[in-house]
Amino acid sequence: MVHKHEEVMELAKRRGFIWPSFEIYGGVGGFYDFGPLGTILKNKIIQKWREFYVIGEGFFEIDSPSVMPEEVLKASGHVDHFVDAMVECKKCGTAFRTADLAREQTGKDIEGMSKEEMEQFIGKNRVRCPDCGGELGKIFDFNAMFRTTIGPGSKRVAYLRPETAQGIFIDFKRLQRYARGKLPFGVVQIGKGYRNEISPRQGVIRLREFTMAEAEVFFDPEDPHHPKFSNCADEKIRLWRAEDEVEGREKLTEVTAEQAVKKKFVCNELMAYYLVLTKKFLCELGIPENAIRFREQTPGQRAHYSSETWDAEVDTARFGWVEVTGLAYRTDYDLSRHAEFSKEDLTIFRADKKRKVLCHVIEPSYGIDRPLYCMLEHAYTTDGKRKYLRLKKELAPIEVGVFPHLNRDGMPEKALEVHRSLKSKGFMSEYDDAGSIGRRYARADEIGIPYCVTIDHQTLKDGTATIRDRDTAAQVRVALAELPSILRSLICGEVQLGEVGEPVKK
RNA sequence: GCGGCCGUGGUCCAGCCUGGUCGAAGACUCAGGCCCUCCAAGCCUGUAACGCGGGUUCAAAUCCCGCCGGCCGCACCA
Repeated sequence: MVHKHEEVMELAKRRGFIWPSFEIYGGVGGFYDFGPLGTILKNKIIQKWREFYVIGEGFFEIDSPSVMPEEVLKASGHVDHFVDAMVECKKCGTAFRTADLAREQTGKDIEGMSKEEMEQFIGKNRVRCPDCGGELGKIFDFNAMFRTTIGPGSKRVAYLRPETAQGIFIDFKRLQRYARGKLPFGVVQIGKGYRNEISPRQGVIRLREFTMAEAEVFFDPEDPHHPKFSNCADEKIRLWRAEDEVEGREKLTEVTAEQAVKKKFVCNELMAYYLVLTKKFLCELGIPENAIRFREQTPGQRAHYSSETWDAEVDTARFGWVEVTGLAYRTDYDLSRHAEFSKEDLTIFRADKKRKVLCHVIEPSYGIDRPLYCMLEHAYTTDGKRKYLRLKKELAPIEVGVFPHLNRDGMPEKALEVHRSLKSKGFMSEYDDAGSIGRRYARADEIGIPYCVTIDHQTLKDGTATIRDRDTAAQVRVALAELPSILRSLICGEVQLGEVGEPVKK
């Protein structure tokens, strides 16, 4: 259903969720703005993520710079591994990854060779353009990191960070002191990451600048246990294992977290725990469980720092299965590299075990923009003429709409009073008196406002008003005095509409 | 980055081939008003567009070139 994506994006643009960036100057691919509603929604996703990782897991949140000096990314391996050696056909001008062409045409792996060596290899082995058979030109680097310099002059090279994680590893010494030696402990960072994609398409799915929320869980490799593992041991997860993918089988294995560890499908208990936590988080965003799976990256797909990676994928109408979270076992790769390059001791002394430990890391790394799109797509519902966003009520950018039934007899005044009072109690409320009442409900539905309160003649007589449910269009009548507490319970799903007041007959 | 197709108000779209009648039409939306006792009703009024930059021509939305952006295919996606 390609249609759905177009409708969702049209709605997102028209109603202020997502816009192409720099539009009046023609736009730049791979960049999108969040409009007023998109920004609220994005912030609510982040807030929900903090509930999981900062409050629930008790992880420490830090905030470090997006601009990183070259040394950091040399140590992390990104300067070397983020560069692709490209080569262009002299005849037809098509560009290819050099190593891919070499592998296809000679079967040999030249990954890691210098540019000169690659050029020699290509000459010797007569690697040609696979499209037109033309001769290949000079090899050039394409670095997927945005490069810049710090201060005047061009000596101090820096890059925009490709992940927020490095900011955490660099601060490890101070962080472990802050954690007072307890293991495992986790540190999170939420912020922008940057990748200079060669050709970004797929809208907000592949961005050059994107928001990520990453957690680095530091643990003793001899003790990879999570204190709350028993809480999730019975939770089921659907795995697409690398050994199946390598053999070309798209076979899902459904197991409990406990079985996944026992059968060694996943590297350890911590990984299993965070797979479950990720599933729970995505469900909280309103993504149906049957549209979530975990795909293990094959050895060739994995990043340079990872020895095991699971991608949480969400099924979408337009893009198929989309990676929204990557869970990587980074081992001690980052800490040992930074220890080596900075010559700092990054081990921890465990007083209870009387030994030094170089921590290993499990990293759940979430994109924020991608799940936001997935949420919109899954929330988008058409029902005859009616179309609405069935967003999780808690996450809807606007929580309540307040309308005067008619624009006379003091109804607008009363409605404004109710609207202001709801705002003063912390509700994201919107007042609307334009057009017919039906049109206003439709406008509210379209942006997923879960409840609409309508002030009518009876309100003026007895102080009651109607609450209308977005998904069913059903209405109940409640006393204005109770409105805030009722709305609060409705929005967080403690009660159903039918339980809070008298149904309104039509 | 390569090739093909494409780019007209907020949205959808007519016009482009065959330059002038385009001072750019229509529908929806939006805003203001009228009307109205609950799900996009009706009426009136209004705002609002040829992606950007060059060129050809007496004359360009229309033809040509470059750029930007989008879609599709290839490549790329640590």
